[in-house]
Amino acid sequence: MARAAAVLVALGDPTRRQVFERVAGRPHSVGELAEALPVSRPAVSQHLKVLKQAGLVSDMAAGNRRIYRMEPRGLQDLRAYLDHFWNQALAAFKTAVEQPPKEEG
Amino acid sequence: MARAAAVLVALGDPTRRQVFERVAGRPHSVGELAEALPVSRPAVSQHLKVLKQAGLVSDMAAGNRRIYRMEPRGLQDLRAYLDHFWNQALAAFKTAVEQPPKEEG
DNA sequence: ACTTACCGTAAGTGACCACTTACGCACCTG
DNA sequence: CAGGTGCGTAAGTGGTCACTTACGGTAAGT
Repeated sequence: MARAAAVLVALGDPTRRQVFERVAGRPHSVGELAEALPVSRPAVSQHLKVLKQAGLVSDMAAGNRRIYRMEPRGLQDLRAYLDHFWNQALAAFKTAVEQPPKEEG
Repeated sequence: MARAAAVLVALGDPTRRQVFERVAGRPHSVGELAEALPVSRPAVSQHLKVLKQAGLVSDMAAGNRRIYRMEPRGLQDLRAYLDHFWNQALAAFKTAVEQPPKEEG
Protein backbone atom coordinates (compact mmCIF):
# COMPACT_ATOMS: atom_id res chain seq x y z
CA MET A 1 0.00 0.00 0.00
CA ALA A 2 0.98 3.54 -0.59
CA ARG A 3 -0.04 4.25 2.97
CA ALA A 4 2.67 2.01 4.32
CA ALA A 5 5.30 4.37 2.93
CA ALA A 6 3.64 7.32 4.62
CA VAL A 7 3.55 5.41 7.89
CA LEU A 8 7.24 4.58 7.63
CA VAL A 9 8.10 8.19 6.96
CA ALA A 10 5.83 9.38 9.75
CA LEU A 11 7.23 7.05 12.39
CA GLY A 12 10.78 7.57 11.20
CA ASP A 13 11.12 10.86 13.03
CA PRO A 14 11.88 10.44 16.77
CA THR A 15 9.74 13.33 17.97
CA ARG A 16 6.83 12.26 15.82
CA ARG A 17 7.20 8.74 17.12
CA GLN A 18 7.00 10.06 20.66
CA VAL A 19 3.84 11.94 19.80
CA PHE A 20 2.31 8.83 18.33
CA GLU A 21 3.27 6.65 21.28
CA ARG A 22 1.70 9.04 23.74
CA VAL A 23 -1.48 9.31 21.69
CA ALA A 24 -1.55 5.53 21.35
CA GLY A 25 -1.49 5.14 25.11
CA ARG A 26 -4.32 7.58 25.67
CA PRO A 27 -6.09 10.34 23.77
CA HIS A 28 -4.39 13.69 24.20
CA SER A 29 -4.98 17.30 23.38
CA VAL A 30 -2.32 19.23 21.47
CA GLY A 31 -1.41 21.28 24.51
CA GLU A 32 -0.92 18.22 26.64
CA LEU A 33 1.44 16.73 24.13
CA ALA A 34 3.42 19.92 23.71
CA GLU A 35 3.75 20.27 27.46
CA ALA A 36 5.18 16.77 27.79
CA LEU A 37 7.53 17.09 24.84
CA PRO A 38 10.60 19.27 24.32
CA VAL A 39 9.12 21.06 21.31
CA SER A 40 6.69 23.90 20.79
CA ARG A 41 2.95 23.51 20.27
CA PRO A 42 3.02 24.35 16.56
CA ALA A 43 5.63 21.65 16.08
CA VAL A 44 3.29 19.15 17.68
CA SER A 45 0.48 20.33 15.44
CA GLN A 46 2.61 19.76 12.37
CA HIS A 47 3.58 16.31 13.55
CA LEU A 48 -0.04 15.44 14.22
CA LYS A 49 -0.92 16.54 10.72
CA VAL A 50 1.62 14.12 9.26
CA LEU A 51 0.47 11.31 11.55
CA LYS A 52 -3.13 11.97 10.57
CA GLN A 53 -2.36 11.86 6.87
CA ALA A 54 -0.58 8.57 7.43
CA GLY A 55 -3.71 7.16 9.06
CA LEU A 56 -2.03 6.78 12.44
CA VAL A 57 -4.20 9.20 14.43
CA SER A 58 -7.60 10.82 14.18
CA ASP A 59 -8.86 14.01 15.73
CA MET A 60 -12.15 15.35 17.00
CA ALA A 61 -13.23 18.67 18.41
CA ALA A 62 -13.95 18.75 22.13
CA GLY A 63 -15.18 22.20 22.98
CA ASN A 64 -12.22 24.46 22.95
CA ARG A 65 -9.65 21.75 22.56
CA ARG A 66 -8.94 19.19 19.91
CA ILE A 67 -8.47 15.58 20.97
CA TYR A 68 -6.23 13.23 19.05
CA ARG A 69 -6.45 9.51 19.41
CA MET A 70 -4.84 6.53 17.77
CA GLU A 71 -6.17 5.18 14.48
CA PRO A 72 -5.49 1.49 13.78
CA ARG A 73 -5.71 1.93 10.00
CA GLY A 74 -2.15 3.14 9.55
CA LEU A 75 -0.67 0.41 11.68
CA GLN A 76 -2.67 -2.16 9.79
CA ASP A 77 -1.33 -0.92 6.48
CA LEU A 78 2.24 -1.15 7.66
CA ARG A 79 1.63 -4.58 9.13
CA ALA A 80 0.33 -5.79 5.78
CA TYR A 81 3.40 -4.37 4.09
CA LEU A 82 5.74 -6.11 6.52
CA ASP A 83 3.85 -9.39 6.37
CA HIS A 84 4.31 -9.40 2.63
CA PHE A 85 8.08 -9.42 2.93
CA TRP A 86 7.95 -11.60 5.99
CA ASN A 87 6.22 -14.36 4.01
CA GLN A 88 8.57 -13.74 1.14
CA ALA A 89 11.49 -14.28 3.47
CA LEU A 90 10.00 -17.49 4.79
CA ALA A 91 9.40 -18.78 1.29
CA ALA A 92 12.91 -17.92 0.23
CA PHE A 93 14.35 -19.59 3.29
CA LYS A 94 12.25 -22.68 2.70
CA THR A 95 13.43 -22.88 -0.88
CA ALA A 96 17.03 -22.46 0.21
CA VAL A 97 16.66 -25.35 2.63
CA GLU A 98 14.92 -27.70 0.25
CA GLN A 99 17.31 -27.04 -2.57
CA PRO A 100 21.07 -27.07 -2.16
CA PRO A 101 22.74 -23.86 -3.37
CA LYS A 102 23.19 -24.10 -7.08
CA GLU A 103 25.22 -21.81 -9.25
CA GLU A 104 23.35 -19.32 -11.36
CA GLY A 105 24.39 -16.89 -14.09
CA MET B 1 12.96 -1.99 20.76
CA ALA B 2 15.78 0.27 19.74
CA ARG B 3 16.13 -1.69 16.53
CA ALA B 4 12.58 -0.86 15.52
CA ALA B 5 13.49 2.82 15.34
CA ALA B 6 16.42 2.04 13.07
CA VAL B 7 14.17 -0.04 10.84
CA LEU B 8 11.64 2.78 10.58
CA VAL B 9 14.35 5.24 9.65
CA ALA B 10 15.90 2.80 7.19
CA LEU B 11 12.67 2.02 5.36
CA GLY B 12 11.53 5.61 5.47
CA ASP B 13 13.69 6.57 2.53
CA PRO B 14 12.15 5.65 -0.86
CA THR B 15 15.38 4.61 -2.56
CA ARG B 16 16.46 2.56 0.43
CA ARG B 17 13.05 0.93 0.49
CA GLN B 18 13.49 -0.02 -3.16
CA VAL B 19 16.87 -1.52 -2.38
CA PHE B 20 15.39 -3.54 0.45
CA GLU B 21 12.45 -4.75 -1.63
CA ARG B 22 14.73 -5.98 -4.39
CA VAL B 23 17.02 -7.72 -1.93
CA ALA B 24 14.01 -9.24 -0.22
CA GLY B 25 12.85 -10.75 -3.48
CA ARG B 26 16.22 -12.29 -4.28
CA PRO B 27 19.83 -11.90 -3.18
CA HIS B 28 21.66 -9.26 -5.17
CA SER B 29 25.14 -7.92 -5.61
CA VAL B 30 25.77 -4.21 -5.21
CA GLY B 31 26.37 -3.73 -8.90
CA GLU B 32 23.12 -5.44 -9.82
CA LEU B 33 21.17 -3.15 -7.53
CA ALA B 34 22.91 -0.03 -8.78
CA GLU B 35 22.24 -1.03 -12.36
CA ALA B 36 18.53 -1.41 -11.70
CA LEU B 37 18.19 1.76 -9.66
CA PRO B 38 18.53 5.42 -10.68
CA VAL B 39 21.43 6.06 -8.29
CA SER B 40 25.15 5.41 -8.35
CA ARG B 41 26.85 2.36 -6.90
CA PRO B 42 28.30 4.19 -3.87
CA ALA B 43 24.81 5.39 -3.02
CA VAL B 44 23.60 1.80 -3.03
CA SER B 45 26.51 0.82 -0.82
CA GLN B 46 25.59 3.50 1.70
CA HIS B 47 21.96 2.42 1.69
CA LEU B 48 22.96 -1.19 2.21
CA LYS B 49 25.09 -0.14 5.15
CA VAL B 50 22.09 1.49 6.80
CA LEU B 51 19.86 -1.49 6.03
CA LYS B 52 22.46 -3.82 7.46
CA GLN B 53 22.78 -1.85 10.68
CA ALA B 54 19.00 -1.98 11.00
CA GLY B 55 19.10 -5.75 10.74
CA LEU B 56 17.20 -5.79 7.47
CA VAL B 57 19.88 -7.31 5.25
CA SER B 58 23.04 -9.37 5.65
CA ASP B 59 26.02 -9.65 3.35
CA MET B 60 28.54 -12.28 2.45
CA ALA B 61 31.57 -12.30 0.22
CA ALA B 62 31.25 -14.24 -3.02
CA GLY B 63 34.59 -14.11 -4.76
CA ASN B 64 34.97 -10.71 -6.22
CA ARG B 65 31.45 -9.59 -5.47
CA ARG B 66 29.49 -9.11 -2.29
CA ILE B 67 26.02 -10.63 -2.04
CA TYR B 68 23.31 -9.05 0.05
CA ARG B 69 20.24 -10.92 1.14
CA MET B 70 17.29 -10.21 3.37
CA GLU B 71 17.55 -10.64 7.13
CA PRO B 72 14.28 -11.35 9.00
CA ARG B 73 15.60 -9.94 12.28
CA GLY B 74 14.85 -6.32 11.47
CA LEU B 75 11.37 -7.03 10.22
CA GLN B 76 10.66 -9.06 13.32
CA ASP B 77 11.74 -6.20 15.57
CA LEU B 78 9.45 -3.77 13.79
CA ARG B 79 6.60 -6.25 13.88
CA ALA B 80 7.00 -6.59 17.64
CA TYR B 81 6.95 -2.82 17.95
CA LEU B 82 3.79 -2.51 15.89
CA ASP B 83 2.05 -5.37 17.68
CA HIS B 84 2.64 -3.61 20.96
CA PHE B 85 0.64 -0.60 19.88
CA TRP B 86 -1.78 -2.74 17.97
CA ASN B 87 -2.76 -4.58 21.14
CA GLN B 88 -2.80 -1.31 23.00
CA ALA B 89 -5.26 0.05 20.47
CA LEU B 90 -7.49 -2.98 20.77
CA ALA B 91 -7.47 -2.73 24.56
CA ALA B 92 -8.28 0.96 24.43
CA PHE B 93 -11.08 0.36 21.96
CA LYS B 94 -12.48 -2.44 24.09
CA THR B 95 -12.46 -0.20 27.15
CA ALA B 96 -14.11 2.59 25.22
CA VAL B 97 -16.90 0.26 24.16
CA GLU B 98 -17.48 -1.27 27.56
CA GLN B 99 -17.50 2.04 29.33
CA PRO B 100 -19.42 5.08 28.09
CA PRO B 101 -17.25 8.17 27.73
CA LYS B 102 -16.94 9.86 31.06
CA GLU B 103 -15.57 13.28 31.72
CA GLU B 104 -12.13 13.50 33.21
CA GLY B 105 -10.08 16.39 34.50
C1' DA C 1 -18.55 42.73 24.12
C1' DC C 2 -13.96 41.96 26.02
C1' DT C 3 -10.57 38.85 27.65
C1' DT C 4 -8.48 34.46 27.89
C1' DA C 5 -7.40 29.84 26.25
C1' DC C 6 -6.47 26.50 22.55
C1' DC C 7 -5.30 25.47 18.06
C1' DG C 8 -3.72 25.59 12.97
C1' DT C 9 -1.09 27.94 9.42
C1' DA C 10 2.60 31.06 7.26
C1' DA C 11 7.20 32.35 6.78
C1' DG C 12 11.95 31.88 7.72
C1' DT C 13 16.10 29.41 9.26
C1' DG C 14 19.50 25.79 10.55
C1' DA C 15 20.73 21.04 10.42
C1' DC C 16 20.65 16.67 8.60
C1' DC C 17 20.80 13.44 4.80
C1' DA C 18 20.93 11.45 0.21
C1' DC C 19 23.71 11.84 -3.64
C1' DT C 20 27.85 12.59 -6.45
C1' DT C 21 32.86 12.33 -7.76
C1' DA C 22 37.43 10.78 -6.41
C1' DC C 23 40.18 7.48 -4.26
C1' DG C 24 42.13 3.10 -2.20
C1' DC C 25 41.73 -1.84 -1.46
C1' DA C 26 40.75 -6.82 -2.33
C1' DC C 27 39.94 -10.50 -5.76
C1' DC C 28 40.24 -12.77 -10.20
C1' DT C 29 42.51 -13.31 -14.93
C1' DG C 30 46.26 -13.08 -18.42
C1' DC D 1 53.38 -9.13 -12.10
C1' DA D 2 50.19 -6.20 -14.73
C1' DG D 3 45.38 -5.25 -16.02
C1' DG D 4 40.52 -5.30 -15.03
C1' DT D 5 36.44 -5.72 -12.04
C1' DG D 6 33.70 -5.03 -7.86
C1' DC D 7 33.21 -2.77 -3.64
C1' DG D 8 33.57 0.54 0.43
C1' DT D 9 34.92 5.03 2.16
C1' DA D 10 36.08 10.16 2.13
C1' DA D 11 34.88 14.69 1.07
C1' DG D 12 31.81 18.03 -0.68
C1' DT D 13 27.21 19.82 -2.03
C1' DG D 14 22.13 20.69 -2.75
C1' DG D 15 17.61 19.83 -1.14
C1' DT D 16 14.53 18.57 2.24
C1' DC D 17 12.56 18.80 6.79
C1' DA D 18 11.91 19.78 11.69
C1' DC D 19 11.70 23.67 14.45
C1' DT D 20 10.82 28.46 15.83
C1' DT D 21 8.28 32.98 16.08
C1' DA D 22 4.29 35.56 14.47
C1' DC D 23 -0.39 35.70 13.27
C1' DG D 24 -5.51 34.69 12.61
C1' DG D 25 -9.56 32.17 13.95
C1' DT D 26 -12.78 29.73 17.06
C1' DA D 27 -14.73 28.57 21.69
C1' DA D 28 -15.47 29.36 26.71
C1' DG D 29 -15.57 32.73 30.76
C1' DT D 30 -16.82 37.15 33.11
